[in-house]
Amino acid sequence: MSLDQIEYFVAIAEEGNIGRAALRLHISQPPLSRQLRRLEDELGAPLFERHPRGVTLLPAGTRFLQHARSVLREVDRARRAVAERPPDPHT
Amino acid sequence: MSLDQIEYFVAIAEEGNIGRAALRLHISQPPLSRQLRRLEDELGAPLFERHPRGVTLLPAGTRFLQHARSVLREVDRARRAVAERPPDPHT
DNA sequence: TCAAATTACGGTCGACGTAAGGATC
DNA sequence: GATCCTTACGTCGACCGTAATTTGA
Repeated sequence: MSLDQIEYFVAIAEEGNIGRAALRLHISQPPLSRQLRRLEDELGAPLFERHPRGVTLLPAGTRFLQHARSVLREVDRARRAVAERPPDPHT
Repeated sequence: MSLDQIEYFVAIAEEGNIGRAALRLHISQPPLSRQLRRLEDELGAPLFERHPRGVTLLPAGTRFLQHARSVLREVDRARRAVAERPPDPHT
């Protein structure tokens, strides 16, 4: 699993459509479709149901989504924690 | 930033020594040292102070560490959330 | 001088993009 | 037949490991 895969997954979940998610992520559909497949393979279960006009979350995907968002939020906080100046006890 | 880099960083912080962390991670020192450097470059600040016998966390590193651990914990929960069977309202 | 970290270098594995191929309505 | 997802294929960049170099007590 990679942070990219997690970000890709969230985008697909939010767009409900791999093609639109690819546009938003500035990559093309095939790599995005492949990364989703690899994520599902690694997790051992499908996360979306494929339909003719898009994809919809399966229960496992819905459960995964919550934690996926937490991961991305924590990464963002980690970045900002480094930039942030440590509190000065004298002020 | 990648999950590998985060895992590498935590290992180095816990071992206080890049060589030992490399043993624990089953990789060699050079790639580990390089990944740490890249992480620091991307974050725009050093996370460790280099000493002749190892490394010690700088304040920014200490702040980063907490969020790094949260990220890894959340990834683990994400994995398990997929494996977990959803609650059945009938039981 | 010794232990640890870093840089150099070559090889391999992974990810992307374009193009072609299904599948479903 | 139109739209979306997927497979095929070739290229390029990223990461690793071995070996050599540097740094600091």
